Amino acid sequence: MKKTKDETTEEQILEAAKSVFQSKGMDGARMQEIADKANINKAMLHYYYRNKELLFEAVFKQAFSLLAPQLNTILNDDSSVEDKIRHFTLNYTTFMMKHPYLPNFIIQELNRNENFILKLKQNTGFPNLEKFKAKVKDEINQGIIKPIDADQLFFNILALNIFPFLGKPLIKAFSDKDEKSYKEFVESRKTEVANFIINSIKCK
Amino acid sequence: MKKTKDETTEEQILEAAKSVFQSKGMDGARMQEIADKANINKAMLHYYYRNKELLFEAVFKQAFSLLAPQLNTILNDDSSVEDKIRHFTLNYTTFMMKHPYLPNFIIQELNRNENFILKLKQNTGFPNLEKFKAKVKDEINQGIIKPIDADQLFFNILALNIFPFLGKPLIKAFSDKDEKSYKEFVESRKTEVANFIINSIKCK
DNA sequence: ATAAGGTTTAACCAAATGGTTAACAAATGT
DNA sequence: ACATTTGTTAACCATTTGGTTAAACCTTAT
Repeated sequence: MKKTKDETTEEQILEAAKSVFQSKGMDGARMQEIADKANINKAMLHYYYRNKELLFEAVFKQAFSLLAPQLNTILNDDSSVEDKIRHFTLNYTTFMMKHPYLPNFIIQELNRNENFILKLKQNTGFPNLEKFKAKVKDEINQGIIKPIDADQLFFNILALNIFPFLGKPLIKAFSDKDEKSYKEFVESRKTEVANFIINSIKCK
Repeated sequence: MKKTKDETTEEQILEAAKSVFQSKGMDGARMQEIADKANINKAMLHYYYRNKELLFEAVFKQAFSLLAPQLNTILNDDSSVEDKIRHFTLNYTTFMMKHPYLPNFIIQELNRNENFILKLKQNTGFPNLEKFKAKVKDEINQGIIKPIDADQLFFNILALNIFPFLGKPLIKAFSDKDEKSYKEFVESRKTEVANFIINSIKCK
């Protein structure tokens, strides 16, 4: 009974699981809710993914695999550090505005299960900072940017870009923004963040 | 039967609850585990806190109340913007190195329960950005710092300081740091982050 | 047509979980 | 001394939850 229809059952499950796991986390998610959302019997979840843990892993891996290409725009292309920062900030923020649950989901589950990231690290395509580090050192030597530890710089970039999504409730509460002005705030960061970073590191 | 001993039962419970909730979250925490850790009968949890939700709220409020004073070092003192940033970065990082679960716990639970923060906001002492915003505008007019939206600046400061704790697994994996070099990395941020920000905004 | 294989369902199960109860013990006020 | 309140425990309970089973249902190859 192959489904040539729009979606195979296995995909329906993964889709539903994604939605439930990403908004409630591993511990908060219920298999029944996933089954309901996928419009199938609960037993099907086990038929296709054996158990909750494996279903979760499938969702998590797919989520993480969306993050990696984003990071490669900054890590593995050949442009200048300034261009890397501008491209990444624009790309990342644009992308995450479409997938707002993603950053929190990944951070939360990575913190919940310490050795989860070890599995990921064995995958090919796991982000590697070496090329970025070399480029930073290079531009420092050339006098294009001021001396800074490349790790510190990289995680500053990451921090400034990810935080608006992780800290959404904090941002809304502290600065009295409603949903609309929160979105404007994030939107304006597509360029503001890059300017902020480049201002800090660029030699004049 | 008042306990004049080292710790009252109620405090033991809160202590144990703090430890379990902060490392596993509301959904992942088990009442039995809390009881075991507090060395008391599970019924005592309900005797003192009625149910899981209320016990959790007690823990969460206490956790959040540790964060607020940190923020007031940047929001409500009278020093220059530069000094605010240097003090906050030093204080916050020092404090969180002693309470590494706190940032993730707060962020995670705030994202889990949207209207949780509304309750907090009614409390007196809830962080207010007005004074900080005024000071930033003032220094911009005086030509001490470059033009920047005060909200953007504030959340940049927050992002750069909180991220090392939220993203610990990411940092360790991406930059191949063990526990020791991760701690050195965070330690060095006590001054690096402030320099990074001030570099970006200060007029030369 | 029908046997064989994968796919789907309803009903079921054991364990875990938050919460309750009733009896007991320790303080405290009178 | 003793009655009353407060603190504590073991046993219990109802529900939820992840997971299983056995039968039914399609689809396809022969």
